[in-house]
Amino acid sequence: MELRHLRYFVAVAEEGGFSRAARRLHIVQPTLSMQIRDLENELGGPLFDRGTRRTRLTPAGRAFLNEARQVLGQADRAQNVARMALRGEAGSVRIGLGRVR
Amino acid sequence: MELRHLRYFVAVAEEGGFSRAARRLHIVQPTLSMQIRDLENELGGPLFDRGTRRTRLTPAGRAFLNEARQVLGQADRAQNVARMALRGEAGSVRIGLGRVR
DNA sequence: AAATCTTACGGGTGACGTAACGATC
DNA sequence: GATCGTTACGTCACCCGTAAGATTT
Repeated sequence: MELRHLRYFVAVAEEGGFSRAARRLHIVQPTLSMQIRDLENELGGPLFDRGTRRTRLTPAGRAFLNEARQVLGQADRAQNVARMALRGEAGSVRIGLGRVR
Repeated sequence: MELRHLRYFVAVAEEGGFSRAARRLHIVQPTLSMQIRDLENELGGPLFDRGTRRTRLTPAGRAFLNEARQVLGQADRAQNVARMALRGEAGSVRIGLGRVR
């Protein structure tokens, strides 16, 4: 499982279908379909009830959606923390090489 | 950024070097080196101070380590939640098809 | 028929491994 | 010179796109 799978899954859940989700993700439906399929296989069952008109989450899918969002949110936070720390670090070094403090 | 990068990063941090981390991850050093490089480039700066004898985290690396662990932990929880929900679901269906409750 | 998801098939990027190199103790 | 990380290079998996098929309204 990779973050990509979670991003795709959340998009399908939020858009209520593969077509719209694919458009939002700037990929095509078949690709999205396969990735969700891989994810479902890895987890051991379906996350969506595929309807022709509407695609709905299964109970398991609903439970997973909450967790997936937290993973993605935490991943964003991780990136921000690192970037801010690196900026601070770079600043310190730059000051250090010039004038300390 | 993908979970792979975080798994690799945490391994290097915990093992205190690329060689041991690569062995633990069952990949080779060059691959690991490149993936960490990609991660550092994406975040905007170094996460490790490469010493010949020991590889240590930079301050930014230390900050990122906490966050990365939380992401990976949350990802594990997400998988467990989905698997348990799917087991429950499959169970319900099986009961439902046989004798309800 | 129109919209949706899936299956089938090719192509290109990139993750990976092997080999060679550089650097430090 | 032994150990570590990096650079160079080739290969193969897999992510993605295009095309065709199945299903429902």
